[in-house]
Amino acid sequence: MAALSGVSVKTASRALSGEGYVAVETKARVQSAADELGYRLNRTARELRRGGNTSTLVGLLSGDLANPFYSRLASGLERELRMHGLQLITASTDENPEWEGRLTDSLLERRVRGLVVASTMAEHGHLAAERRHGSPFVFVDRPPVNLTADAVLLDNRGGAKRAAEHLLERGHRRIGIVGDLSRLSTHQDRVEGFAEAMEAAGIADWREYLLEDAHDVDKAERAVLALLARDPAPTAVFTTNNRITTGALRALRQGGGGRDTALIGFDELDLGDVLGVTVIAHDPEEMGRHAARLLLSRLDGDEGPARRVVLPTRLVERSTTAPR
Amino acid sequence: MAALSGVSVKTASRALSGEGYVAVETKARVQSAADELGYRLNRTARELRRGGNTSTLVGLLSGDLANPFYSRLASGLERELRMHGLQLITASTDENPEWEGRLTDSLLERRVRGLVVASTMAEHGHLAAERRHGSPFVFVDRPPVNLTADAVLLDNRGGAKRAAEHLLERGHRRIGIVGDLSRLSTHQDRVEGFAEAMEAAGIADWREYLLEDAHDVDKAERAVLALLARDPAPTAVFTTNNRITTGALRALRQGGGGRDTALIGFDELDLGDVLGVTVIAHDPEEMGRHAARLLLSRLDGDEGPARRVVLPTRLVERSTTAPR
DNA sequence: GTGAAAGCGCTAACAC
DNA sequence: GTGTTAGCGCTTTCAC
Repeated sequence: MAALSGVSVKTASRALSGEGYVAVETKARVQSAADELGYRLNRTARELRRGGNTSTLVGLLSGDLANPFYSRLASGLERELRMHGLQLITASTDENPEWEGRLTDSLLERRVRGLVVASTMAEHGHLAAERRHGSPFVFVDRPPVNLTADAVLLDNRGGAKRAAEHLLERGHRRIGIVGDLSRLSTHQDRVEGFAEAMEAAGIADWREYLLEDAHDVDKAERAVLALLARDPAPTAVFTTNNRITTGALRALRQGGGGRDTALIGFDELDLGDVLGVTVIAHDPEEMGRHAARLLLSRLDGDEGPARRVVLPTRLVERSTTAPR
Repeated sequence: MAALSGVSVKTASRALSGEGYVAVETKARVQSAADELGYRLNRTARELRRGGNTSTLVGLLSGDLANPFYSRLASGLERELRMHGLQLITASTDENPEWEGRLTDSLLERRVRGLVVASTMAEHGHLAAERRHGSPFVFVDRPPVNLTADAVLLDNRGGAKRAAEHLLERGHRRIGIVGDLSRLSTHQDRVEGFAEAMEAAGIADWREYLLEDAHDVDKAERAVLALLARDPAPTAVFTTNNRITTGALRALRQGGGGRDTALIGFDELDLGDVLGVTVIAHDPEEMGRHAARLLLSRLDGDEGPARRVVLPTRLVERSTTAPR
């Protein structure tokens, strides 16, 4: 104990934690003793003693950090939290509901101050008890089901509808749509928005060209190739997220009839401007910042009803949908 | 306390922590009482009592998660750690040494089990005392200075040399090089490797076309435009990381004389294959996995001398350096 | 300005 | 199988 080098127990605490009420000289003595011993305050013990809500940890549960959507979300979230003295602890679920459950438990056991979750679960009723006693939740990207909680979502339906309309305006009628895991609400919303525009245009059989569950780049590439091999082939493709768009670009690059196929993707791409890919863009960092702000206001004592923020998307027109 | 609902104190602990030696019936009773009360074990308290090294947290300090290099590193690291029951806590330094110091302290106060750091500091001697008593460090991407510690690095020099050689083989003599913050060792190594190849080819004045400190995409774009405006302009450009390459692609796309300029970049790009950008590629996830393994072996009691893993890079030839 | 004692929630050690 | 006691490292009282 650093106390040995100085002359006390509690005084050391006062000196090192900057509580004040310590003689300047004493403080200096304790400080140097601590440095020498390589001693460091134990924040864990402090938080335990202080009781209640003193942890400075906020958990993030998301699919996979290697996906730029999640990593940009995490980046925006972390920056905003850090400005308020909070730290981010991340856990990847790989879109596996079972893991998500386990990781949620683990974070709650750690008494995180709050939880931000891009959930892959079908249902969140089991968290109701938790929410009453425990830390606030903020859902991002996908809304809570059977649970009232704050959420920051995208205008998936509107964005997808706009994508379809854009293609329809360009004269396309046979439009392929390649989607992610069909159980995800984001996927369903995007398909719905697409359907709305297609049906409004009198195209009832759009499902002919619907391919789902293309969860990674490889699957997406194969799905798009399969679509292009149809007879008649679609003249345009809508891909419902960044990875699927990547797969589609790989497929289209392979030539064949693909070169002429129009493409529009949901989510901005890192090099979307250079590649000239038309996209439905939005701002993942902004989503993270919003989530942080909602959480912070709850930590600040806001007991109001659950809030739902819906972030807009915008069409960024580039060459993959330019008139041929 | 859940003990009230059941009939004990320690027994509850035994039941909930799965220690065993509890009657099946008792266990069930405690369990359901806990569920009702929304009670949850406090892992923080447990770790405190257990003392020593029982935390399951591993810290990662890196530049910015929004950069795919770091997020892929984090992803690889997290996956490997998770398989061994460890969780990742991330902190972004934004390449600010002062923040890195503060964040390091904060993680150590939290008694993380180990620390993985892509350091932006010039010097790490101050961590020597820490290392003796505390948790192991693993340096990634950039080596420790004045400190002996495990490290996972890239073959920066070799990769950059290969890049220059590739351009020289294609007949280029005036080759621009645009680099990141000049104080970073990765930058310096890459410039050195480049210089080696250039000087071996008898090009002594390569520094004429060296531009440094292009730390973000915008700065890189402007740097490349400035380079192209020179007279005589370089016929090829080597960009020393992913963001700079992105900036360069934006600059080259703007036409002018740029269209003909050859380009090779360090780091793979998300859509590098689709865009046809020649790169010096490597595997950030693999770097994360290696770091995790080094850390795990230290936690496992390995007291051997510090190890240094150098990961290879490879040239991926695509159209931006194809003969015109 | 400083110290002594008690206790945060848990578990190791030793009872019973 | 279960309960008791003590103590992890800190901070909160309340003294001095």
